[in-house]
Amino acid sequence: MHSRPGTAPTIETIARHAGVSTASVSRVLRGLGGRPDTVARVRAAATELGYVPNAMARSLRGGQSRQVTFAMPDIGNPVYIAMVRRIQQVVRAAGYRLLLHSTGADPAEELAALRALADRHSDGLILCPIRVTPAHLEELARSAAPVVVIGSVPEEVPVDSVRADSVTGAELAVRHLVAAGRRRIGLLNGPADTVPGAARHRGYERGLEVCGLPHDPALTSFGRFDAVSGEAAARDLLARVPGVDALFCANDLIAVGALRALRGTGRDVPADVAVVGVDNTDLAEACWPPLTSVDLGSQERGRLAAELLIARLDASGRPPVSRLAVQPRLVVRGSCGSTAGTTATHKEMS
Amino acid sequence: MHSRPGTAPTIETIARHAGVSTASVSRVLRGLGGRPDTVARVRAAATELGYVPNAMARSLRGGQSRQVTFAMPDIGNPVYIAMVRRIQQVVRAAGYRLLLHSTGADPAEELAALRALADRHSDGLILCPIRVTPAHLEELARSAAPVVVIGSVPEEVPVDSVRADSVTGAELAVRHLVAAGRRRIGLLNGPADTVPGAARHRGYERGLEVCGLPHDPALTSFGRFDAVSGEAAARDLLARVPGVDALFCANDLIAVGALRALRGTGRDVPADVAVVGVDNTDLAEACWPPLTSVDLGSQERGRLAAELLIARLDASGRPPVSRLAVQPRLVVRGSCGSTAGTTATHKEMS
DNA sequence: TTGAAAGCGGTACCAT
DNA sequence: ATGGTACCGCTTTCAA
Repeated sequence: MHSRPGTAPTIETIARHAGVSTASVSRVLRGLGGRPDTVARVRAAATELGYVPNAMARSLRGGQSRQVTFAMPDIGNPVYIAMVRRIQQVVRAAGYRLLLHSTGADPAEELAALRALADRHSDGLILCPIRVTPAHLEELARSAAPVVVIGSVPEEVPVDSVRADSVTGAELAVRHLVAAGRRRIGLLNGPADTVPGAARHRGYERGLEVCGLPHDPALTSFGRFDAVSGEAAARDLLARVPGVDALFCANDLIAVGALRALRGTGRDVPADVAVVGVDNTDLAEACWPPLTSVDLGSQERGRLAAELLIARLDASGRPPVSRLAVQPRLVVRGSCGSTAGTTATHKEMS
Repeated sequence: MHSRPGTAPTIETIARHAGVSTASVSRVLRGLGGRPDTVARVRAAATELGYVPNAMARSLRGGQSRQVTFAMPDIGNPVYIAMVRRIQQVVRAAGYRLLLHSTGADPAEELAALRALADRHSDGLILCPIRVTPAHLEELARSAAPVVVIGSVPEEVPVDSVRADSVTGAELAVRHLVAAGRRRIGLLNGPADTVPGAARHRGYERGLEVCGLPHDPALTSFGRFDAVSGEAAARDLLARVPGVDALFCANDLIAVGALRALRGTGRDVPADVAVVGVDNTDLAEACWPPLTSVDLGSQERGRLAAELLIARLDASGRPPVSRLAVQPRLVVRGSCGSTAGTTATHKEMS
């Protein structure tokens, strides 16, 4: 079984074994100079005893934990997993460990993640909030360690951020649907009072406007950002407005739910109703028909956010605040457009 | 911006502020006695200064980090996300933080996760290995902290474990397919030299045998446990053996790939070919037709593993080694059986 | 009840 | 190049 506490070798064990001081052990083990034979003796003792430095002791002394946290709304949403992957790559390459925190889209949990920085268990935080309340801004301002926000924050708040352009992304989707001949385009959104919810709503309206289509509030519905909610919302909308010929869904999970509802009511996709999602997750290729989806650059956002955080952690001088934005692009697949019923056709437009 | 290092209040700051010793501050803050006015003064000072205990110092002193790690093969596989969710619940309730580690099904990374326990950043590990090599057993034996394995380990190794019964699960699937009238049942497996791969292969063979069907090696193919591999394998198999009337896929990702391949070759599911997956992930309900899948109790395994680990961490006496097993059950949906083309029908059998 | 002080396991400065 | 030692922030004896 595992060794009892107090059994593990420390630098002092090594020091005694090698007949040198703890200071020398520390130096040798950290690769700083030393006479060849000293180095050899220390190395030998360390290897023989299976010495591993205590991370907590090192952290306490060094003032940093070499851990960073990523707090996201929902670990069940593939889009965040895509971010995790890229963030992981970057932070590990920089010698940090990644802590994951699924907040359940609960502002209180997001605030808790921010406040938790004060206990120094994490050197920095990548926060992907779904809402940004005044309380968020206040905590961001007094945060105990560097934070990078994936999402939109007001200009006044001096915090690194990487945002997607959801508005343009939604507009892109609507224009594509209109170009494909759709006229009664429904919106299945997440909560109205979230940042992505509001932005996608705005982009939807803007898209209709640009195309000269009327904006019928009856075509818009709000729910949660998941498949169950999406299915229910789609069912409702279809019952209320049977003539809908397209559904713009605020993310891929909602879209998957919508596809289910459409099937349940005997509609063909895309012949009767076209569907477009957002996030371009793996789900878009797993469902049927393959889902046309707005790619908001989640991988890119993850990578950039991680790079910003690392830069701020490692930099000696304080780098200026960065506000990055990633451009959306539409990835066309079978769930809309005219090429119905075939395998996935990739066509990308900016 | 965030405060400069060395700025954060410590117990000593509080002590000076309240006019007491650091010992008293520690006591009061930990809820151990104190004269009422002392308590009040300390509390007031702590609140005023926004004191938060340094987690690293506490860990060093206390000999534990209050963090546990879950190392899984692939964070992109929904089945592990389901485990994460339950593990998270349990460990957080017990006051631990959860660290996630995606090993990429690389034995070297799994071993690294085991060895990393020696640096004491984590108090324990839940390991979900895809292979169990002699090196694994050796590291398990000398692990620096408690480990719970999700998977099968040899009897001799005294380590807590929770395993699924993949063999029975696979057999269940095959018998179901046979009962539905299928006779040429293909197997799309993951790597042959992995524990789940081997077990599912065995169960597949056993199922055929029990049903009195011949075992045709041409119907078996090995690949990776992901959708891309599943699609390629299915395409291959269908070309090689056009008469296949069912595909048993070693997990849901492979099954999703298979569905894609079937569509690509113009076959109808389940009319022409029935498909069964394993893991009963969210994916099974997201794809079309909804996927019949063997539920190996991933949520249950996650919960149990976390509970075993916490028990071992918190227990004063060393609890005896537990070897738990979770029973599989088949969740029938549209991708096989006779109720094709309708919405998901749940029917559970043990 | 309270304070002084000894660590926990490293790191880094300062002499030597 | 090396050893002695103060210190990171907190917990926990041990005396007073």
